[in-house]
Amino acid sequence: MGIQGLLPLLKSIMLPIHIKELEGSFVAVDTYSWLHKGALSCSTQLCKGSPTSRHIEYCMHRVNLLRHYGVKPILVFDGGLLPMKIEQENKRARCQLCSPILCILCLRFTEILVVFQIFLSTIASLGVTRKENLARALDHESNGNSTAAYECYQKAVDISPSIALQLIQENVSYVVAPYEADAQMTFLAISKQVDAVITEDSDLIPFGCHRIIFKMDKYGQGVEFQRSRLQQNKDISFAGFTNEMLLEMCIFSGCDYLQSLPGMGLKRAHALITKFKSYDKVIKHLRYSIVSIPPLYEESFKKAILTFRHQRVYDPITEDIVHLSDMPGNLGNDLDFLGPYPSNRICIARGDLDPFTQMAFQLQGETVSSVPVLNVTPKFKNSKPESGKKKLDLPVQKNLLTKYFCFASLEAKRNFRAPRSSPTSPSLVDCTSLSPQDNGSEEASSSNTSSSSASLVVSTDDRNTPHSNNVESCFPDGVHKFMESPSPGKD
DNA sequence: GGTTAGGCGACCC
DNA sequence: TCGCCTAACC
Repeated sequence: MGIQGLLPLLKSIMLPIHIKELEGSFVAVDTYSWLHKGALSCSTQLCKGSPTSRHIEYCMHRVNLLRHYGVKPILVFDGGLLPMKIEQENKRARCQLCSPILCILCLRFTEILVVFQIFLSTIASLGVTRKENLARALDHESNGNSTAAYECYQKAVDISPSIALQLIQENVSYVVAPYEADAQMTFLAISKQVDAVITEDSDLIPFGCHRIIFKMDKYGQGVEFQRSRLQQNKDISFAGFTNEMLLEMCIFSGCDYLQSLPGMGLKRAHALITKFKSYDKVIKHLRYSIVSIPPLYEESFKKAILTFRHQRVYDPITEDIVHLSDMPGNLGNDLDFLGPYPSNRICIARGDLDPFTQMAFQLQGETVSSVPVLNVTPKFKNSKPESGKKKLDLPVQKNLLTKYFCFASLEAKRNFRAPRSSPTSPSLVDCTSLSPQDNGSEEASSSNTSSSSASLVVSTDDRNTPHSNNVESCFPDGVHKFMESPSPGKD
């Protein structure tokens, strides 16, 4: 949803850019928007469950377009639902790689019932909408109205976890966020792990991302937002605006975490913040002047600020869940609205395709044909210790699937590490122990051409050869090669 | 003058 | 699903 009307207001400082200007840079990509656009080209097949890879090819075309121009993409996926957004998500379905059940598991018992009811109603409402569109599509089709049928198929298509998984199984660097991709991409940007973010979502601006490419087309042309240009904006003036003021203005105008007060849009929010400088003074002013403000509004506002600033994200370098920015010490204990810390959870770093496939399919209600036995390693530093590596059989694993929470591909981590010349991380070795037969070192496993390390092999190519000579030559082989590679469960 | 809600086309080929 | 446009409303 983002901040409605923000991008048009910033039109004067949105400058055209071609991604070749980012040569040599890492960029984080909001993968959901690509998947959604790509799925439009084959929505009929996706709805019917017919085999198709056009949506994946669409994404890979863009991945390879970036690579062609020497840009290194890191695909970022949404993870679990942020408790704060469950109600919002009730209204729209985004690609969730991790089950909303995750959230339920994270919450205290008193909250479980409520959340679960919302979750069930979400599923119910989504089911109805898709079913309706699907039914309409079939209806139109039987009447010979293929155009109308196609439109309905496009509305019925959903970016399921298994679709996202298909993309992960390509030769791409990726990070699955513990919660929101927006926060994750911002973290990668402000920690200098990427140089820019490619997205369609204006939320990246209040999140504090410094360089964002919007509306990137298939030729690599887009428009660029740079925070440093904010002072030059023409439509409304941001002279003297701090990051906090910009954020508070966006929250006042209505955002994913807090609905705006009636009649409050961007322009009014801007005027109020310009005059009063901070949200608490604005709210005080509003209380004295006009409307009655809901009793919990100020409290919710504070939470919204904290969610933008400190939402939990995954740091591929430390392999831990961290806050987007450092937390002040005086915030109390109940910070689960920032995304519960995955205590006692397991993060796996690679060899992750099998359990992830399981999870994705499980969410889709599909039957899992082969169930590999896996070693898993506790990953999060602050997690309650689990007794080292465990072998899991099916029933146990079934429960643990909800714990495969967030992870990055190994090559993404390497990329992130490279510029920092950090010392060797012992945990990096740990995370290679996931394939049962794979007890070698990281380097040994990276030369392994099994399906689970497919992404590694090609990504290594990508690093060694800067980019191929033309766009066309660099994707079809890759796509088909990996589409035809052995199934992840095989090993 | 600004916000809001609803309609419409683009996204994709 | 999104942004853009318009009309209705405050």
